[in-house]
Parts: sequence; C-alpha cells; structure tokens
Amino acid sequence: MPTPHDIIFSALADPTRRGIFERLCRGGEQTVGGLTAAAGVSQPAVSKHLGVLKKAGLVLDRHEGRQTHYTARRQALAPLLDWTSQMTEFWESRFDDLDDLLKRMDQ
Amino acid sequence: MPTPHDIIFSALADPTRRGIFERLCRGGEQTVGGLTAAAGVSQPAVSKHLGVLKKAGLVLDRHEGRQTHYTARRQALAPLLDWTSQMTEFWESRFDDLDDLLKRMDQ
DNA sequence: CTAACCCATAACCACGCAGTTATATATCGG
DNA sequence: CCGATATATAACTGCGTGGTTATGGGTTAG
Repeated sequence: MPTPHDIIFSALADPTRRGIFERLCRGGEQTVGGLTAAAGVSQPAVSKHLGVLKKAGLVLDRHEGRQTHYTARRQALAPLLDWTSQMTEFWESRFDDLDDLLKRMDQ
Repeated sequence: MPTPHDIIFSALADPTRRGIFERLCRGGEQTVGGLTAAAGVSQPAVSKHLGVLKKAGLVLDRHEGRQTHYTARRQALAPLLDWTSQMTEFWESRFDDLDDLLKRMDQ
C-alpha cells in the first residue's frame, strides 16, 4: 500500500512532471496546450503527466469548452514539508514553527 | 544535466531507499547489516541503495574493520525544503523564517 | 593459515514507466 | 453538417532500475 509520501515523492521524481507542476505553481492556471508548448514533450505525454499529478492530488482540472485548465494544489505539498522537517529534526526544537507553517498552507 | 533537485527527488522516490534514509535519520549511525535486517530486501540491494544515497550526498560512510557505518546528512535536504517552500510561495511572505530554518540545518 | 564474517560488485532478469504515433471524443467556427 | 482544434486514451516500445544470486576482497577469530 502506497503511503501519501510514496505518492508525492514518486509523482515529483520525474523531471518533466515536476517541471509541469513548477510551471503551474509559478504561472497559475494553464491549459494543456500551454503546458505542452513549454514541456518539450508531446501533448499525450503531458496529458499523462497531468493524470499522474491529478491522481496524487497535486493538481485540479477544470473543463471549459474544448480545453482543460489545470491548477496546482499547493496544500498537497504539506506532507512533503512535514516529512522533510521530521527528517531534519526541525520538529523537535521548533514544533510551533512547523505547525504555523502547515496552517498557513491551508489556503 | 541533472539538477540538485533531480538527484534528491529521484534518490528519495524509492520507498525502500527512503526507508533506509529515514532509519538513518531517526536511529543515527548504523551498519549495513543493521540496515539490511530492517529493510526487507537482500544485503546487496541495501548496498546499492546506500550507494545511490551516497552519490546524492544524503549519507556518509565510515569504514571500521569489516563493517561500514552510514550516517544521514540532514543538510542535504536543504534543497528539498527550499524547493517546497518556493512552490508554496512560503518564501514570498516569510522569507526570513526560511532563511533561519536553512541556517539551523547547517549543523 | 584457514574459516567465518561483512560488505561491495558483477551479472542477470523482470517489470514499470516515460516516451512515441495513432485514434477516439468533444467542442467551436463557418 | 464539416473541418479544425483541444484533449484524452490506446497500443506499442525501449530503457532505466530495483530485485535477485553468485562472487570477490578485506577483516577478524581460532
């Protein structure tokens, strides 16, 4: 059974897919066509990557006519931040800070 | 050319390998034998994973007699924390916090 | 010196997955 | 309607990689 960490890490491990997600984080909502233009791979490849990101809860899609708009769900990165903080033992000494940070990520 | 992010993400994407790293983070320095006992895979597999982690700068090895001791390099997670913070735009509003956090990670 | 032990490397295999082209589905413009 | 556009899915392929067993090299014990 894949844990949340498994899903997030494996979803972000691929450079192309992570690039798409980064672009969505920085540039906001974008269509598949727009993402394809910048991805350097074919449109079906981009669609597949978006499917993986969606399954991982990292993006949301919105259909409008014949195009699909995707947006990044930044809160989905909370487990990643949580895991990293645990590993650095940041949580031991500064648990309050982490708590605040996670709260701020919930929109 | 693989970026630092590429290396860290791909190194931590595999569950077995991430498990080994987690164990090192929590339990401190451990031998290959000790790690193998808990990993659920063969000793050569563990050695290979440790090789990947070492190449990614996530662990250090220390030879002592016929056994090799491994330790986690927590600072190596800094780029991961940095990336996540950038994506969450945490850095925009709370740059000082991130700066402090990264400083604390340097030992 | 030799046997047992610890770890790394070699050689191999199976499978997953990222990429492709081709095609289906659906929407818009004329 | 009909062609064009936008996206998703299907079908296929090649390669990377995580696993195995077998072996080598170095170290400790007897």
